[in-house]
Amino acid sequence: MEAKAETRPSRKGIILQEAARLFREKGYRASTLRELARRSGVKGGSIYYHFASKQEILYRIMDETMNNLLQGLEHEIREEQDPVHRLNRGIEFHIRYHLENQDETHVADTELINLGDDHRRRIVGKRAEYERTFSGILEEGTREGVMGVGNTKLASIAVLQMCTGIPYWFNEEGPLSVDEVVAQYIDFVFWGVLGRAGRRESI
Amino acid sequence: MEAKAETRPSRKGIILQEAARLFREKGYRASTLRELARRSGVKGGSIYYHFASKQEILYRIMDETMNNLLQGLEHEIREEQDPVHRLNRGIEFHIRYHLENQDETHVADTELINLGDDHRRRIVGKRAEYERTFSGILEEGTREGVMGVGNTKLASIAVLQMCTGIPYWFNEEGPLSVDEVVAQYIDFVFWGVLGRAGRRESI
DNA sequence: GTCTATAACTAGATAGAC
DNA sequence: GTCTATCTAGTTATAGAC
Repeated sequence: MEAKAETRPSRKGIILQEAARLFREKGYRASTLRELARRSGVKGGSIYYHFASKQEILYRIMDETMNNLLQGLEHEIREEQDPVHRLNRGIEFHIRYHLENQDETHVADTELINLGDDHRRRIVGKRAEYERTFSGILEEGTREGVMGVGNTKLASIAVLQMCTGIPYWFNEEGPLSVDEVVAQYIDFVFWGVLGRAGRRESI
Repeated sequence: MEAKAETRPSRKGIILQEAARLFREKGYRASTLRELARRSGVKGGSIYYHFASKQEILYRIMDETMNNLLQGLEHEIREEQDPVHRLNRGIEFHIRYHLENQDETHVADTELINLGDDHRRRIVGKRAEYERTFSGILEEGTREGVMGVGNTKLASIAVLQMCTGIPYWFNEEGPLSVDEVVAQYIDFVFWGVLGRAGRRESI
């Protein structure tokens, strides 16, 4: 029912998009509905025709983001069998989605604290599910002997945490392209700081 | 002049400590000075005898944290020459400091957005300095050939980001000790998910 | 140094016209 | 579906007594 992230012609969609941008710029609590209304091209009261509360707007942004991540990841790794390739594609998807939807993912990653208990539990559940997909890959790879991870749960959290942080410093006009960032991070995740020296295999 | 983090007998110190805890729990914007006063054992107005504004309290927490990190890191790696050992000790210090000062570091890591321009610039400057120490180590190690990092600036950011995130999921009552977390993360940073299989050297 | 009282303001949310 | 107008509550910060 909801349109894709790219083209949201409806007023409701515009408000969500502007809300993500505003919340990212100032933080949820510091953002006012008056400012959101102004940016969305309506007056303050009109927001409440589309949403029951400010809180609901935040939840919609975060929930849609998590759904996109879960479905996108699943779709991306579905056909791959080899754990190394699955991890490779999973990380690439994660980074690209975060760089292509910076406002929404930033909000989803930082505003958990401002959700009510019920909403927060639902988002946390989806995050846990997303993370389990990655730890499952690391587990499988380690069991098969193509990876060597001591604690797969820890490592999967570490991988996601570092990739999630990319939009914080990435600059479109900077020297690095998205492709290069993806390549560097994947390289680092697989090989660590010691690098390829002395390894017998390559990916 | 300021006492150590552990024992802060002065009222001012108590307020700072409670503020870090409160800001971490609810976020800076959602925290009220009335609540902070209550937790600190004083009435609302009394806060202003010690601090000029709510903003100043936030800045003090973040600035003190950055100073501790900078000095602590410097002290920790001063005597080490080998880049591998320097990185090892640097990461261990970073993780331990974050786990031993969770309230303050969490605030320092998440509330940048709520600082005024001037204050924010100063904190960002110190963060950059801290990060440069790590990228410098990676650069040196790569130049010497004991490490193999493609982009040292990227890798240092990645390392810090994943370690900084540890307090988000770490649980004192959980199955993992601080020592184990440190060991796992250092292992992952050095060797990546592919692990030790096929490597000729060890650290 | 800490208190009480309050000023000055701002935000989320609602009601009802159009 | 959007507007104007407003209610209500809560916030930072200040003033002055003790």
